[in-house]
Amino acid sequence: MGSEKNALVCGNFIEDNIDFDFYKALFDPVRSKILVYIASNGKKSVNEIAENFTQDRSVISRHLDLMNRYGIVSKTKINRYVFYEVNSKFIFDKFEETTTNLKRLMEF
Amino acid sequence: MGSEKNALVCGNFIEDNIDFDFYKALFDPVRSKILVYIASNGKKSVNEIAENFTQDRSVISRHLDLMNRYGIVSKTKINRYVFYEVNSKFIFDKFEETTTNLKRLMEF
DNA sequence: TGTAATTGTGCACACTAATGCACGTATGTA
DNA sequence: TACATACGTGCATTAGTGTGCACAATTACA
Repeated sequence: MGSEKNALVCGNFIEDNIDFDFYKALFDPVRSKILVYIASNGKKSVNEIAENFTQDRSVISRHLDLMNRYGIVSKTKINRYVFYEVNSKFIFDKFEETTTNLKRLMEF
Repeated sequence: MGSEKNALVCGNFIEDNIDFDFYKALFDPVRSKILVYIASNGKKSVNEIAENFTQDRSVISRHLDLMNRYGIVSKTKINRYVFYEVNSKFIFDKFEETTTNLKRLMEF
């Protein structure tokens, strides 16, 4: 019974150290492609991004909004336009942090 | 036009360096929880794992099979039982590899 | 003002994937 | 052999969410 309690604690510990929601938001087929596009082309408006995808502009807008909420991209509104760019540093730091945490978890 | 071609190449390059399918398989709500359970409790049979979830045993079995196909866990059949355990090293290496690749991609 | 352009939102639909049941297969046991 | 246990699979259903259309909101411009 004691081991079960420890297991529960350990389970929570893992969840505290891996941002599952962030990664779930990141590794969606379409969102991944959008991310790759922006990463390759730099800061782009919603229309410019949408033109490179088969999905409707509104769909792309929603995906961008979701990624923005998770810090994957950031938006800048200039006049009528809303530009999105990749938060490369943030994503990189997240991976580095997760990698570090995993290493620590494995050394139990 | 030249920039578009470079963008395409860069896009492919990113996809070559990040195993999107692996991460998509990993960051599913239920599979994440299964993974945390096995990681916390060590090698367990399908039944033992399923007892700790509300989902049917067959559902858990399928999730385990999917994670096995992506190298996230590994299975060992002993008599009637099939034991699953987490490939911690493999997962860690994947994260470390992705982190390294991201760093390289950012230094473009 | 009126019109065009850009983006976000409400809503219904479609599609993917998760789910659970029933059954089949394999192995162990009396 | 007969029965029980453990696991996987076929299949229909359900749940989640991605999708597109229509429209609203905002801004630019004539």
